[in-house]
Amino acid sequence: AVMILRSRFLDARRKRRNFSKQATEVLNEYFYGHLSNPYPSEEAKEDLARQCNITVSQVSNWFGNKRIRYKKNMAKAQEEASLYAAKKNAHVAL
Amino acid sequence: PFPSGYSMPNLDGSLNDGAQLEWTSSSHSMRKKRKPYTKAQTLELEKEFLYNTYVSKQKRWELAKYLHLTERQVKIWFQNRRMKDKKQKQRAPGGDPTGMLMPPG
DNA sequence: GTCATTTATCATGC
DNA sequence: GCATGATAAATGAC
Repeated sequence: AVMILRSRFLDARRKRRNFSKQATEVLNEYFYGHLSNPYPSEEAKEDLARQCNITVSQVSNWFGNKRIRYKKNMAKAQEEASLYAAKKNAHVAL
Repeated sequence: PFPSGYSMPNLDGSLNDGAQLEWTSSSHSMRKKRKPYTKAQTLELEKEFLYNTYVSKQKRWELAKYLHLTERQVKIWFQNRRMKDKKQKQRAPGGDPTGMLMPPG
């Protein structure tokens, strides 16, 4: 019983909170902006962490999940990719 | 033939902007599927980790035999456990070493 | 050995 | 009911 309670407390950090819409937007822009190599450097992770107001570990978690889930369903992700690709091109067009 | 857990590399070249995206291809052919350990296994490993975060070859062999794991699994478990320990101490510098405090609320 | 990953699983949000 | 963030096995670079 004690162990169960302790494990509950240890996993308390696992209580999840969704990132803000702005944070997800920043992360997605970087991901689809670097789709050929979506592996941000340590410095880039720190920048993203500051912009999104999250930790570097959370940035790493996000990219890890994003990469595996992107290639798990490439077809579905194409829409999202096109969306951010268009957004990127829109900036260039200015 | 291929083992059950084998996943075929995705060689789909039909991407929108012509990029091949090498990183989407699974580099290693056969990867062992991740299998969570039982409560009893984790409990014994944690117990041993309290005494020494580094396990000797002899102790590693004993644990593997007793817990029905390979020596490689025991070795890797301690490696991952040390990384976990480091992260927890980074998160709370000078804080509680047990990492068992209640979250605020 | 460390350490950034991949992958499956877990726990929660909604 | 899945989407999403965090964690637990497992691999590989170095």
